[in-house]
Parts: sequence; C-alpha cells; structure tokens
Amino acid sequence: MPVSIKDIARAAGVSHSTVSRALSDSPLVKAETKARIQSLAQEMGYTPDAIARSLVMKKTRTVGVVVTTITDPFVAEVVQGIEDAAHENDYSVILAASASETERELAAVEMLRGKRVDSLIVTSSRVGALYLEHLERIGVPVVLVNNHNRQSGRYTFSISVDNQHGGYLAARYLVEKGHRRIAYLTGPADHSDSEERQAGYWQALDEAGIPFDPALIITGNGRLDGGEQALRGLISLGNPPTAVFCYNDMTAIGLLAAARREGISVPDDLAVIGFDDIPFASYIHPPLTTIAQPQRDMGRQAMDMALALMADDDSGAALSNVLIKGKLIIRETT
Amino acid sequence: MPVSIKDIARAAGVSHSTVSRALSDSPLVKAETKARIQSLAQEMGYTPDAIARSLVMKKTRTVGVVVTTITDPFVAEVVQGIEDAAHENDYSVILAASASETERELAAVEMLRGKRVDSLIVTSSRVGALYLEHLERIGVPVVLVNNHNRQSGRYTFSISVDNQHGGYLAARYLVEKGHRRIAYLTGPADHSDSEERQAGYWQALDEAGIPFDPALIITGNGRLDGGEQALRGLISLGNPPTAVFCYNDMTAIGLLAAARREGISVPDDLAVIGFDDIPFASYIHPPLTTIAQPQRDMGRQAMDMALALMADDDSGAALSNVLIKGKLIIRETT
DNA sequence: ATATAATTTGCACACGTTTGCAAAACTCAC
DNA sequence: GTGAGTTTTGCAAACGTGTGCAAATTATAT
Repeated sequence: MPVSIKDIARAAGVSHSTVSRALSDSPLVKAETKARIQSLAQEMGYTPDAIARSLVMKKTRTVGVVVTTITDPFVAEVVQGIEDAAHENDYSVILAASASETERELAAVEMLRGKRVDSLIVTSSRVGALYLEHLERIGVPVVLVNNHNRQSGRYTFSISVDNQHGGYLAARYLVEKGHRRIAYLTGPADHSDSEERQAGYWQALDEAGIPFDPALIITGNGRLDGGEQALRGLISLGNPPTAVFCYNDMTAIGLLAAARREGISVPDDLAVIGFDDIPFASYIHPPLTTIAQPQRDMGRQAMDMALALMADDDSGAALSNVLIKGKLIIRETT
Repeated sequence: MPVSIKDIARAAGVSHSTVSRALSDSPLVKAETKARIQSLAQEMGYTPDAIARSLVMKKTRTVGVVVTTITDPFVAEVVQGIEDAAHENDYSVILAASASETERELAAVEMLRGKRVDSLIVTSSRVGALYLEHLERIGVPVVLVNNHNRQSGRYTFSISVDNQHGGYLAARYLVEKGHRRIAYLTGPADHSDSEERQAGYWQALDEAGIPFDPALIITGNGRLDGGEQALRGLISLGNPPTAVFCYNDMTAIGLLAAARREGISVPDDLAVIGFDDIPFASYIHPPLTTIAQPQRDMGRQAMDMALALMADDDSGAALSNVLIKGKLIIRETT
C-alpha cells in the first residue's frame, strides 16, 4: 500500500488538507510546516496518487493514441514525436493498436473513453464519417494524423501531409523520367491516405495525357509482405509497367526485395518510388526515392495541437487543420 | 460531462447502488430492473469511469511499458506483442520512452508509479542494481525484457534472449567461415545486452584460440547512424577485420550502407552479422545474417508474465526467469 | 391472516485527492 | 491586556465507483 497524504498528515500531526496544500506549495501554509511536511513526504517515499487527483480535478493529463500498428516505422516515428512532446508537458500516453480492424479500433476508443483521457490522437485510421461521429462521442478533443477531415468540428482537427500533392509529385517525377506505364501499388483498403495518393497519381498521369489503365492499380497492404507479393501481379501483366509508385516505403522495400529475387533490376527495368521517407529508406540498396513526411515533427505538432485544444484559455480557438507538403527525395531507385 | 451512475439512477428512480449492481450484472438485483437499467445506460451513452473504479478497486488494469525508443523496430515488435496480449486481457498500456537517459527513465518510472499501474514492463534499459532498487520501490510486479536479472525478487522477473549464447553463435559461425579478425560493434554504453553479447563473442574467439585485440571493439549506439559511423573506425585500422559482429540489426544495416558507399563488398571484403532479426533484415540487400529473437512473442510472454504476477491466485508463484535461445539465421552477408 | 424466509433495495462509507469556508492561532497596536 | 486584523489550520464536501449491512419488499408456508 503506497503512502497517502493522510499517512503523512498523521506523522506530521496536521490535517490532510494541510499536507495537500504543503505539497502543492500553497502560500496558505506556514513556511516551516511546509518544509517539514515536504521533507517528511520525501522520506516516507510519497508519490501522489494521480488516480485520485484525476477524479477530483477531472483531468487525467493523459492522451490516448490509437494506431494501426506500432510496428510500422512511420507510425513509430509519429508516436515517438507525440511521446516526446507529451513528456515535456507532463502528459502521458496510452497506446492502443487497432490492427486496422474496425472493431478493435472502436474498442480502443471505448477503452480510452473509459480511462478518461483528456484528448485523443488517431493516426491513419480507416476513416469514415460514421467513424468520426464515434470519435466525437467521447467528448474530448480529437486530432487526426494523416486523416484529413473536411468538416472539422469545434474540437477535431487534423494534421496531415498533402497526400494528393505527394502522389502527384511522385507520379509527375516518374513521368518526367520518361515513364508512360506507371503502376500504383495501394495501401490497405479503405484508408483515405491511399486513396488520396492515388488521386494525385491520376492527376499527374492525366496532366501528361497518359490514359488510365485500371490493370496498373495493384492492391497492397502497406506492409513489407504486401509489396513483396505485389510483384507477381506486376510481372504477370501482359504489358508490365516500367515504374511503380508505392503507397509507402514499407511496400516499396518489399517490392524491391522481390524484384531483386526475380532478377529485375532497379531502376533500369523498373523504377520504384515510395512515400514517407522512413529512416530505413536511405539505408537500403538502392537507396529509395520517396516522398518525405516530417514524421516525428508531425507527431510533435499533433501533440501540440492537442495541448492547445485542452488548454483552458482560448489557444485552441486559433487552430486550423494543418496540411504539410511532402518533399520529393530523389535517390537511386528512379 | 459524461453521464454517471447517478444520472442513470435518477432516470431510473433507483439508488446508484442498484445501478452499480445492475451494470455489473449482480444477482442481487431483480431481473427486470436490471434489464431496464442496462438498456437505460445504453441509450444514455454511459461509459463507466475507469478512474473512479480504479480508486476503489485499487487496480487500474493498466501496465506501464518503458522503452528506450519506440523507433527501434525490435522494440516496436516487442511492444506490439505486449499490446496484443494486454488487449486480449482487457488491460491497457501506458508507454514511456527513456531515450536511454537515466534521468528520463527514472522520471518515467515515477510517473507510472503515480498513475498506479498494476505492473511494469521494462525493455532493454540501462540496468544496474541501483536501478532495480528504484524499480522495486514502486511496489508492483516488474518484468524485464532483455535485462536478465540475476537476483530476481519475489516480484521481478525477466524474459530475455540468452545474449551470451547468441553472441557466441554469431562469432563462432564467423570463425567457422574462416575469419580470424572479427570485430564487435557494440550497442549503447552501459546496456547489459551489449556486454553479454560481447562476452559470447569473446568466448567463441577464445575457444578458437584467437587472441583478443581490443582495437576490434568498436563503440556504436544501437542505431542506424551508429553502424554507419563505425565503418570509419574499422577501415582506419592498420589491420582491419574481415568480419563484424554487430550489436543489433540496425547497427548492421547502418554498417552495410556505409560499406557499400566505400566500395567494400559484403560478404567478400567484409562479413557482417547482426542480432534481432527485425522484419527488415530479410528485405535489405544483401539479406542480413543474424541471430533471431522471437520479438513479438517475447512481448506476449512478458505481458503474460505480468498477468500471472498480478493475479490474486498463486499463478505467479510458479514463475521463473525465461531465457530464450536465439537462432542463427544464415543469409547473405556472411 | 400471520409468521417466517427469501429476495430486492438503499444507506452510508470507503478510496485519495482538492478546495471553499469557518474556526483557531497568531500579530500588532493601543 | 484587549481588540482588530492577519495568518494558518481543519472541517466537510466533492469527484464516480463498489460493497457490507440493515431496511424494505415480496414470496412462501402455515
């Protein structure tokens, strides 16, 4: 049983109220008793019970973070950014993974609601108006990472890369390099990220007057194995592409590995471009051309946004959705 | 303001005790009122306040997980394993990163103590008896991942790979391949993991009658850039090694990238072996030879151990430290 | 109809904090 | 030494739950 404020009170011969005040350095308590109580608390090994405090304060100083999987390096970077900013502001982070299953995602949100988190940060979930509604039900500020929300409510904002712009950048670059048959290797189904990147891809093709070939849209899952398996689909095509724009770097790296195994040389036989610029991207071979997102910084910004939203003052009022432009990083797979 | 048990009581015309019992499906309340209350709770959008519940129950159904950085794929896998097992058992996870700074690690533990987590899982921290003492101070079960603890107390257990054995396996394999000058590229200072792996390396060299050359111990940091920078130190050696055993895969991958840039061919000029078998290991080129740990499963096991320790029955009594043998996975960097 | 047993409900307290308000203890001036 | 003012302290209520125990209601047996 941890030592409580009452234990200290008993030891010091004062009321627990006085102890409470002394420990919060209130001017209402005499300097010497304050000192006495504080050192007493110290030696008794007192740690304030955040649970009890939360109950009366109606603040938990905790944010809930829901991710698909922490195993994706992009997500990991974002979460680390969140954790850094949270720690600096004395907040803590409850992590929940959805495994991209709607049911589990909802369960996570419900659990976080029960734990009375002060705010919710959700990264690349399967979106859906239906879902946003559920999010708002919990009644705390919500910030979406890479889930641009059009109709931001009073308390839900988003910070995301401009997916369409990024997709456009990637595809346009491939076009400039002379490619005409360019495939898009998608992320998991129903993720808005993937759809938006695809829209940018279309835009670039369209602009270049390249007709759209539905056979060039290959379904992936955003993971290494997704990219790996996708290669088959590509080479089995009668008229295979000369370049592939991948939903993310993981997918691209999977694709690269499969290509090498099949003796397909990159970038000569097949150009590959990714999305995210995860730390690994520059360490693999050939180093991956990609669209960079400031991942860790996006995490920080998401947390900062949540902090502003949670603030009592009106610092949340000035907020608006943040749309970050990704940067094309040219390396050696294109 | 979320709806409370009292709100429901008022709406149902009963006392809050009855509502409490009805919602926990107690046999003490009449079937029909129970049903009425339950559906009422449903439509009023009630979510039990875990904070209040924790206060009286003295259980938070929460575990604290402290890691160096979630950004390390090995750590991410372990944490995902923990999260999976936690979710299945209706536990939630508070994540805290230490950035390998002792001060921050201690702060994390203190914060988790304040939040009254039911248990603590700590992965690859900087160990130290001094530190373990701090861990025990919090008064909840502690399970260490990859921090073999010799003197396990009643409530602290560890699950880890047999680092020395793994290091031995790696170095012995290099010896078998004919290498005589084998370097060890360490992890961050003061991490016991690294020291133990190094001990295994020594053992293998010793067994092979290879004299120990202190110049062949290069300091890394367990990250990509650490491996990258270490290459300089290696090639500047008058009598450079023909093989390197790296503390972990990240380090190895960093080293590989630098080697390629310097025109050093792997494995011909330099053989490289890693540790962990992170998902990327088989996707890079050349695919990395490494010592595999069942990362995700270790996470699950850690959580299971914590669950047993937290159980009221004596299922924790049968526990002992778990030492897993790593497996040598031969790929193409050796 | 009455006594008794069985079921169902509510009262009150507890968990560890914070805080408004009143009471107590000091301080100072006269 | 008395009074007013100031500082310091403690009482009590509150936050949202769970639960032992007594009270109230209902069912059962005679």
